[in-house]
Amino acid sequence: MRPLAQSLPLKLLMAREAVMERFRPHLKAAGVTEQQWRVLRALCESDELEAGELAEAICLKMPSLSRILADLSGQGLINRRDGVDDKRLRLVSITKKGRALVDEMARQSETEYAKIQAAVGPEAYAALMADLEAAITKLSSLDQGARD
Amino acid sequence: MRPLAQSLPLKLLMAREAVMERFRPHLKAAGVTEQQWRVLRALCESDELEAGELAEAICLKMPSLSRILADLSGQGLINRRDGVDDKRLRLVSITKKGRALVDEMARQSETEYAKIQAAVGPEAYAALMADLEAAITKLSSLDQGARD
DNA sequence: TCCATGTAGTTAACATGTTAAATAAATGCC
DNA sequence: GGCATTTATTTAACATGTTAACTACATGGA
Repeated sequence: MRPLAQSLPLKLLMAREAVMERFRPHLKAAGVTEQQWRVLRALCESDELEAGELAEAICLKMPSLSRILADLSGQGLINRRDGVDDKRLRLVSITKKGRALVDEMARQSETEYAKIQAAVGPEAYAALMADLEAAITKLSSLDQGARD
Repeated sequence: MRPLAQSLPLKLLMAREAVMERFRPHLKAAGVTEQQWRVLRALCESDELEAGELAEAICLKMPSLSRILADLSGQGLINRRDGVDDKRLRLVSITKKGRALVDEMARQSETEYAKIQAAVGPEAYAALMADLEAAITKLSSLDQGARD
């Protein structure tokens, strides 16, 4: 059996943990969970998203997202409405309040990113991001090909 | 705010998801969860581990590990005993049955790894592993420095 | 048009993870 | 040696994620 030290999933997990450890205090202070934060950030980038698109973009399963959206909506951070063309769709957008929260967090977030990039080394950081992106793309095409 | 596409935690999550997607069917077929699998693999590499060491090695919180160990022990896949020098410790080891399960899975696992490495490209794969390792090391030293 | 099938999202039941309190044993200072 | 403090693990209460069933709507034939 391949040694644990050569396990790609574990390394990815450990790397993520090492990074998140630095962001969690800020998230906690702002009163948002990791997943809520991903939702809000994704919504900042587009006027409106279908729930399914959103789930895909931020690696959340629909049932999880469903609950999170209900919660964020209750907090007045997002808006939901039914699709007009296709009434099955749920269209989600961020509110002014939500955007304000993201803006406020953005500074702290960037400060942490700066520390992380400095620690990892700017070139190594860029290389890592590029390698991850490439790996994700190639692995997902592998899955595509697997379909009959 | 930094675009979502440049979020390191999300990329790590997506990469892990892309990889795990390929292993999950095998794990499911063998009747072990991701976490149980990490425990068994880690235990394969040493005669005996303290519960705390084990938790650290495989990125699990102690309460989660505690429950998982109770379960695996119930299935006869691992053994637990109290420390002799220090009776607070729980020493965990894999049983023959546990090792047999890992051995059986190992083949399928290596087959998947081969596919993954081929898809990502052998050099890119090696580079990614090395980059991750380096990042983890540097980030954890950052945390060390943060202590007062 | 009607119905079979597929799709988007939600709900419900369950499994898992997490935080905090509890237990038990070791350490170290007086 | 006795008692406060720390350390290793467990338990309990709670939050979150997951799987599967369900609702509502859309699509495409007969």
